[in-house]
Amino acid sequence: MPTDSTERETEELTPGAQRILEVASELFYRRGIHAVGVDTIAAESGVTKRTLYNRFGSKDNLLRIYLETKDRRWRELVVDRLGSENGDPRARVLVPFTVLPEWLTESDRGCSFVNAFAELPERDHPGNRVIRAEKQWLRRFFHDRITEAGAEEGAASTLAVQLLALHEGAIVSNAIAEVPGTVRAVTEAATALVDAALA
Amino acid sequence: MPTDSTERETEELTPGAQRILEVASELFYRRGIHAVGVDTIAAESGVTKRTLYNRFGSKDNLLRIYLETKDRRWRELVVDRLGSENGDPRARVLVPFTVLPEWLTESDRGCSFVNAFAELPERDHPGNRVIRAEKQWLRRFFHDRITEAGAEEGAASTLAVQLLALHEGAIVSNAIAEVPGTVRAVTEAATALVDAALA
DNA sequence: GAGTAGGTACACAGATCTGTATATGCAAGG
DNA sequence: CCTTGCATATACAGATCTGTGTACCTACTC
Repeated sequence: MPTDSTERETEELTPGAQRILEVASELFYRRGIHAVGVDTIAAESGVTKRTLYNRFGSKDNLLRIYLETKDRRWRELVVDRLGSENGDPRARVLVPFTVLPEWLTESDRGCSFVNAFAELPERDHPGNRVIRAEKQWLRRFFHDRITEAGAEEGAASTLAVQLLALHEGAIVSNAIAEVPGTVRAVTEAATALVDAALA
Repeated sequence: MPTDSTERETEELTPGAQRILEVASELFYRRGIHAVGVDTIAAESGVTKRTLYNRFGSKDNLLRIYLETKDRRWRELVVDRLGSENGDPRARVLVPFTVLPEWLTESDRGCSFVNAFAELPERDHPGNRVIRAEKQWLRRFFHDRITEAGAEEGAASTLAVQLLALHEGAIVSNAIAEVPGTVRAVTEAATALVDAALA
């Protein structure tokens, strides 16, 4: 069985399936989920619709894999950068902000997860679960790094939520408000909040 | 001609049209724009599809009016609360945050504008314009109140962008991350940033 | 050399979408 | 009284959507 409902890793996908996933990711992100049909995805992948269904089973499943893949890439980027930030504990807290400039080069349409959330109201939809898990992961990332930096529990919880909101807002308002220097300004705010909490 | 493409005010709508607008607002917000058909909107409004088209002309136009109405209500809420906040200039800056608890009682699915933005990629779509104008308005609101509080231009611009991001993030992560106390924590962060900038 | 994996080509079912056409009912205001 | 505004009922056009059925092709592997 090459394709069951719990698709494992991107590397195990056939070349055709990888192209489908790449094209679908771009289209879902740029045009929206419901606005993109499987016919379009198949055509732009240079593949027949039959192949798409043979590889992914359904549009919903393809959507879930799209979100899981994006989630994995985001976590890898953050964790990877964390590895080369062994010095200042405060800099480690701020890694999700310092990676934003490169992350946003290919994400000028806002946050993939927030956008998908707008189109996936049902909490038990697989995609909805992935989205909420992603935000929980980031909040916990902040919380753990803040704790490592020496803050006590209460302060860490509060600061984690504040940084999460600031981070979301940076991506979203960077796309919608289109104010130059948004990322820089928001990163400064995050730095100020961290410094104040760890003072 | 009762219904041209530049519908004036909500008060001028017929009772049927008002019901349609209310139902459409709820459905667009809770289920998404593309996921809701005009048949559903008409049925839930207790109205025929013909009436919907006679009153609003098209789904796109109804969508635009939905966004404009939400925008107007938000601005009115903020400006209204600003009127009863004549004392501390810093409290005036923070009005968009202090109204959040009541605004979010009926908005647990994130920000209407951010959600709609996810489904309206084209910049020249009327709805897209409304959304971007709304964010610009809020940023300018922050900027003007900060300036009134005595900050100089550079600091006001930076702080306005920071508060805008924090504000967006509060609404979005309140809906997705579902962490209790998000609004309170974020408002504290906003207060800290304002205090630091005006020190 | 037979089987299998991956893909093509193409038609089609069945649902749903936006928008329109046509004919009718009813109540208020001139 | 009778036009006009607002709504109803119902059918339909035409497009698009997800998903399937069927038959064929090709290359690699056992």
